[in-house]
Amino acid sequence: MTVPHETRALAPASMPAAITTLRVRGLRVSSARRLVLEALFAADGPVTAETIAAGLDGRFPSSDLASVYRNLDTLEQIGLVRHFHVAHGAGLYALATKHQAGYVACERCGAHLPLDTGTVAQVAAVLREACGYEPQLVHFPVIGRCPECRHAHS
Amino acid sequence: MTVPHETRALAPASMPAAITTLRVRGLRVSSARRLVLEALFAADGPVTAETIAAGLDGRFPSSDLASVYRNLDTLEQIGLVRHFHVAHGAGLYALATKHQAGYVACERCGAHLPLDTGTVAQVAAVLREACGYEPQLVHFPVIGRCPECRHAHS
DNA sequence: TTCGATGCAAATAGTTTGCATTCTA
DNA sequence: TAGAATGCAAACTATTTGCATCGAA
Repeated sequence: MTVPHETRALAPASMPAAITTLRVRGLRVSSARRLVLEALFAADGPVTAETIAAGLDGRFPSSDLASVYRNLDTLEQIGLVRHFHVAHGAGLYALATKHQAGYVACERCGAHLPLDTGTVAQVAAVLREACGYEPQLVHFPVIGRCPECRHAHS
Repeated sequence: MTVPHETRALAPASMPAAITTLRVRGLRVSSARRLVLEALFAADGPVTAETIAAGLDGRFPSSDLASVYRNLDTLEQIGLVRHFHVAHGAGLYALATKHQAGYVACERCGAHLPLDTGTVAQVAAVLREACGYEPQLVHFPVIGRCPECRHAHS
């Protein structure tokens, strides 16, 4: 399957808006696709593909994990979805919003926090000056310890 | 197996020094263990467990991958080794040195660069102020784009 | 002569892919 | 009705674990 390239990060305000985006891109609105979107709208934070496939813990009918992955990938390509990784765990998926400039995640408890544009810009500036690297904190969060886990051993 | 806990990041200057560290910790100096250390000393940068098991591309006799993982883990526990991850790829292992305060890694080409203490402290300060998180850049580098890959599409 | 360490095989988690079938446009 | 998308199974990568055997101290 080939998907028209992402032009910018969209912020799907509602289910109908997301559906429209699909149509505009020439993608079909299948029930599996719709289910993934609904789960993401219903979720209260980033979730794993597995959780979506399980119907968001039973709140939706469960669906095929492989299809969920395929759909998340498609939705990410057209800018409706973002995903990131916390340490060694499974990828976490969420609807793309324009507030997300990046994330920090706790390697111990998995807690993740969005970073505002200013913070991300500051980090980027430090690293650009130090080594010329351009961090991608939206996709690969800074992993560390959250305030609660900070002094925990292991 | 239980290993005495790491006290600080050591910088094994030489193979004999590393061997001594093993002995001091009450760990045995087996041939498999020695081979892992030799490969790390011979490598010109961080390498995967697979590469070590393959004898560093034939420069050493190949060995069992599971044992390599076990030994790398043991060596990391006593502070002789560090490992980190670049995006989705395999873990990269290297001898611990006191210069390593953190890493940046390129998600596209895999290039990784050590960060000096000052840079890491600056990043940590920005994040601590923004959200209270304490980044662990030694173990989980900041992922981004290196200067060469920066303007590449995909 | 112990018990730590090995080597092999099998299990695991997360994700991707092949392919025949189904369903949207 | 064409071809996009699905669902199932199988493959895949990185890593861990069980267990009988081996070998360093």
